[in-house]
Amino acid sequence: MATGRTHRPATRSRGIPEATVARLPLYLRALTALSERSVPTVSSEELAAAAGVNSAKLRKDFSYLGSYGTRGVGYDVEYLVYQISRELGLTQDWPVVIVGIGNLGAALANYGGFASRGFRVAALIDADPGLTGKPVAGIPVQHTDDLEKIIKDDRVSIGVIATPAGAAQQVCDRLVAAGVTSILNFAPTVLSVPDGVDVRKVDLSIELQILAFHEQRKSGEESAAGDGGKAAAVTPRDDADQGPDGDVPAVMPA
Amino acid sequence: MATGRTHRPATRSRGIPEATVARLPLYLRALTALSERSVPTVSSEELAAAAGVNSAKLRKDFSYLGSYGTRGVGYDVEYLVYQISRELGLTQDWPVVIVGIGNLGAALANYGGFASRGFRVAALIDADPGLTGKPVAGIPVQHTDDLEKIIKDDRVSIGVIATPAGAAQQVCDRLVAAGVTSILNFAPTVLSVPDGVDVRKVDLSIELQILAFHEQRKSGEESAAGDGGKAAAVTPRDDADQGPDGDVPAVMPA
DNA sequence: TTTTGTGAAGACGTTCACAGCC
DNA sequence: GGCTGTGAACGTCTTCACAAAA
Repeated sequence: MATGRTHRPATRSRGIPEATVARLPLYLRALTALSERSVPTVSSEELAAAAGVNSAKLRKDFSYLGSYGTRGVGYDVEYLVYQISRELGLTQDWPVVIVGIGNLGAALANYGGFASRGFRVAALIDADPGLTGKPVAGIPVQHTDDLEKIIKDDRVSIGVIATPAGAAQQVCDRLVAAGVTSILNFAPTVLSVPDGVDVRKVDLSIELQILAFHEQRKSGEESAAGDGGKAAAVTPRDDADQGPDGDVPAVMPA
Repeated sequence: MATGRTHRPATRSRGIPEATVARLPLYLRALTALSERSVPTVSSEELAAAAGVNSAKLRKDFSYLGSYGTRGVGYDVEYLVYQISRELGLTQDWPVVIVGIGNLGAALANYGGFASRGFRVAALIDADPGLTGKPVAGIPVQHTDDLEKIIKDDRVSIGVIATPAGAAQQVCDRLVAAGVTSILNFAPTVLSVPDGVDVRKVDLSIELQILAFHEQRKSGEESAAGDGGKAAAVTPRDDADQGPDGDVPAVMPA
């Protein structure tokens, strides 16, 4: 998503579809689990089940990376782990800063999935002087005043914003000015960024609203108000991959 | 996810495309902000800018809901807020339980976007007896042993899983058995659920990995081992509005 | 045989561009 | 004139189904 590719060079471009990129982490996680159990090879069917997708999709996805499987056998687990990691850029170290160390920021700092995937929490930053110096997940929180210096000294290119909505755009602007080119935004705001900067947003309230929409159609296909009839069975959107989308609402007028 | 489902497009008559449903919360948030500023009407162009999408998409989205605009004028803000809220099912109260009260669970419990949108935190549940009774966000944490009773007594249909990965499937099974039919999963696991149960997943580490992928192609490109060279220029991005494209992100306060 | 890799078909989503109404 | 609502064009993603390889 965020990155929209401009045109499609089509010929000989190594472009991997965005939908495929979004699933690679899923495959990687399933493969890592197999690797830990020392499973040597896996078929598209098995791996697809573990990742929660269907096998045709998985094979098509892998076909964009190259031909890493063996017909009649399946895929070599270790080899695939390496290839996907490389494709995602996880074979290198990515220093990340987390700005806004409230409950969410602390949860992110403590999240093990980061470190294990090539991400390194380079710094925790918060505007509250009372937090400065206090360790969270073993890392001392630094004050916002030092944001630019931290980004530059550590050559941080990925920033996570976990501040309240009101501070998000300002923090974003400072991160970008200091050199950050990828942002993961947890604040309920649409961020403006210059071209070349990637933003992904995670919004929990939006996810809940989407669930509510489907939940609403489950109970009672009748009743309800408004529109004409809309008979429809349960809408199964079970798809494994989540797709975050959306934003968060603010207040609701009664 | 989980099991490869039968794909039932369902949606025959009045079905709203999933992509549209995922954007409705975005529009709602932008509209709510306008409503608070007492703006009476808004054009598709203005609203689209506020929501971070383009106007053609917004108009098409609204066309699935009905014809709520006025040509030459725009949309009535209050009326649209109501229509979208109704469509999303936010005009009713949705009790929600959060299972797993670590930093993340606490962050969710404290999240204001919940209550303000028709969602009510009916209970906080954790397996740690040490937490039982302790208030988080003003709500006393209850023990996992009482999960079934809580779900049934409060007629909870939406559950949020914020436990470690290892406990997620088990918690999921219990929630479903007790009557929950929509689950928001924060644990890095693929959940198996029976038909009719909806699962959405939010995975922090996956979002970062996707960013890393794009970040990797920004900084010069050097051939890696393997295939022929694949020099590629920096991808300039198209859309003016920062828009995540496949997914939409959004929110959360610290 | 088993299972991959992939053209081709189809479903879905986005954008265009303009007719229609204010 | 301004702006919505929408058919049609276009692009992307998913699924099918089978030839090719081990």
